Amino acid sequence: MSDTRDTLFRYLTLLQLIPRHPKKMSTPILKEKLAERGFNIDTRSLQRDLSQKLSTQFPIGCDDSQKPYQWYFDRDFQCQLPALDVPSALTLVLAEEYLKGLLPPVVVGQLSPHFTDARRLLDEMNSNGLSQWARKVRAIPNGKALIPAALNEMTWQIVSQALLEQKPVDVVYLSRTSKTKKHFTLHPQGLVSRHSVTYLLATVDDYDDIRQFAMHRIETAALSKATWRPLHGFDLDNYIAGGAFGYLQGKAPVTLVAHVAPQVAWLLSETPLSETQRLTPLSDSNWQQLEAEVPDDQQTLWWLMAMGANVNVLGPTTWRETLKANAEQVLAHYQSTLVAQRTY
Amino acid sequence: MSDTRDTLFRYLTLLQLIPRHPKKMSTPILKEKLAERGFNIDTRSLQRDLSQKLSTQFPIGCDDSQKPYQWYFDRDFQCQLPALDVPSALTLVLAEEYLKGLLPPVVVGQLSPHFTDARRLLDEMNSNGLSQWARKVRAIPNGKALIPAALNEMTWQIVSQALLEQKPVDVVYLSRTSKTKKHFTLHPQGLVSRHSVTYLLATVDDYDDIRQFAMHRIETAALSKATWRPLHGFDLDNYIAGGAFGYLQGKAPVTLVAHVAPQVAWLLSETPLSETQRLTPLSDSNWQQLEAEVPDDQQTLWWLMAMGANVNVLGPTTWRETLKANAEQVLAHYQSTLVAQRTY
DNA sequence: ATTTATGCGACCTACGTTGTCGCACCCCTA
DNA sequence: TAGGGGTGCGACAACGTAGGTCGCATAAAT
Repeated sequence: MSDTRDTLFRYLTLLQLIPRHPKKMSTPILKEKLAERGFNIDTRSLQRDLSQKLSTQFPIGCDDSQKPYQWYFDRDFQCQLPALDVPSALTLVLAEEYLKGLLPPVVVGQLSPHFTDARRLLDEMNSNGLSQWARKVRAIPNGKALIPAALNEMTWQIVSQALLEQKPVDVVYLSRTSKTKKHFTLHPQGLVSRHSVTYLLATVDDYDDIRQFAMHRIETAALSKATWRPLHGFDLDNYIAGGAFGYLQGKAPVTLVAHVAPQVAWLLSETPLSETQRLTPLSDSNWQQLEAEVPDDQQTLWWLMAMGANVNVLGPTTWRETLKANAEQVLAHYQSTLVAQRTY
Repeated sequence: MSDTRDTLFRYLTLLQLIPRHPKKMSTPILKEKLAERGFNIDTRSLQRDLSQKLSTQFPIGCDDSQKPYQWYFDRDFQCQLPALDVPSALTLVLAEEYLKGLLPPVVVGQLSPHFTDARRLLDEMNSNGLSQWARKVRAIPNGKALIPAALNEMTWQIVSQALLEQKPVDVVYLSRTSKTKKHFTLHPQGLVSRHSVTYLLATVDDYDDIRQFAMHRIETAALSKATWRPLHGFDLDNYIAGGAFGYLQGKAPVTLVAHVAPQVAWLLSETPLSETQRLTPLSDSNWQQLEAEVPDDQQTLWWLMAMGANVNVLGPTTWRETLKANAEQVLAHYQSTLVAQRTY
């Protein structure tokens, strides 16, 4: 098949087979993979391609300490086809700013070649006036940015691989409660990134119940030799909606009715709470009446709490009562600890 | 220079010059750019490269309705060197889930080839059992996800280009207050993405003061013929810290002292408020004492408000008073509108 | 010590690459 | 309507190179 198809295309395929630095691939394996894709060439040709053509034109390294030479791309090299354009590069910079506060450094680090690529492009554009662009773009995250939990690079790579390839992993897990290290064989069923903590959902050993494992508390991970035990009938969305992450969520959306202060109304007119939101001016002030179909979840409630005195929730009644009760408790706090207050 | 350097490399360079679909590039321009990079080849060779070699092997299109043919890559084509690996692909999927709630669809759309590339890779991996992975990964955003304001694709492209290349733009802007369309010539100085709204910071016409323009209210944008008027001494970070986006921020960080409920303590032990955070158990309950250096900004205050009765702020005193005052106002709301409540 | 696997220099041939030329076409202008 | 510049494209010949084959060197494994 594919005859003596274009060399260019073979080179491209070859380049795509060579992994990025921490990994590497030996010449015979490359030859094999190339053959799989229809390029049946002599070993000698492959050797020539690698050592004479590609490695002179690309940042490709070779580990020649052992005999089947191992080839790899430089860690930070990145090349796109088609090349990045300016708007995309700018988007990447914005994306990075947001993601830095949302995902563990190691995970964002997986994408760092892309980000550096974008920055390099922007740098080259404004070579006059050293990297002006860096001072021109900012992302202000929505909520308070907590510091993402640090996690191990190997852990991320192995666990993500295991999750997708449906393989069990042996882990050493630092239990939060007992502070002891435990060995488990996990059968990964899902991955949830909540706020800045990433959780692996998995069954343990021979049990059938799903448990959560914070990725950053996995000390070591390795693909297991145990056989994969599939778990039927598990649905991630149901699991989350069931409140597994502290976000108990009613099935049905509710209709939020509230009076909102002008500045909140302004915010909501820009970024609605939901598709169905309605804002109508109130006659007796410059507050507005808000009506919107919103999910019945903790997030929305927190958002309302954060707005504080700038919203006055009229319905649903349960929310109103929750907010009222909360305010009472807060007041109670601040009255009972009047003495303590003085010390600060 | 570079003699009759490798053809392969010339092909690669050529491929990088060809833009993605909405844009296109004509043969003579390609020849020129190629020459800039040291590839002095005959026009004929370039034509052959394009029409016989590249366009048969790559998803490259050609607009031959006019005579200088225009070449472009298919809109959704994406090729990475080195190729995406599994962990990176998974990271991209997570990143997309987060960004969808943070950036306007059009902006995220700029990166969609990357995301589809990642999904394609994952799809191919688990060809058995149709795209299992899609049901295995979720991102739960930090705060309440407001719906990002929609904005025009052309606007994003032109404005981002103008910002980086320091060129003015002519815009038709739909003013929020007056609901009338106005024509401005803007001199872009910065771009801020706050929550889900993206603002362009620019000086207008001949004035020297910075104003904010919500990107989604820019109806049309075009590079202007006016001459660029630089604005000296503008610092984006100072501007933001000055409270321009409702986040008034004290220069110095403050020391937050609070008692926090067990579930909050748990959250903070996973994702600290700051590098310096300290959590110490309280003797008389299972609450804990929190001490942390945090920025003196609105975000942190909102976060504290969202925690409601689960935190008891002891210091700084100003925050404590603010929270107390807020709770009192909320209560006042809910007592004064008791009648209204009944109607829901 | 022998075997096997790999890298590499050398050689040769077929084929791919590329400059040149000529022709056709389209658009613009005189 | 004629002419000229810009562009695409087929054909051809000369050159260069890609790639198979062979032989040898090296290193690890048996």
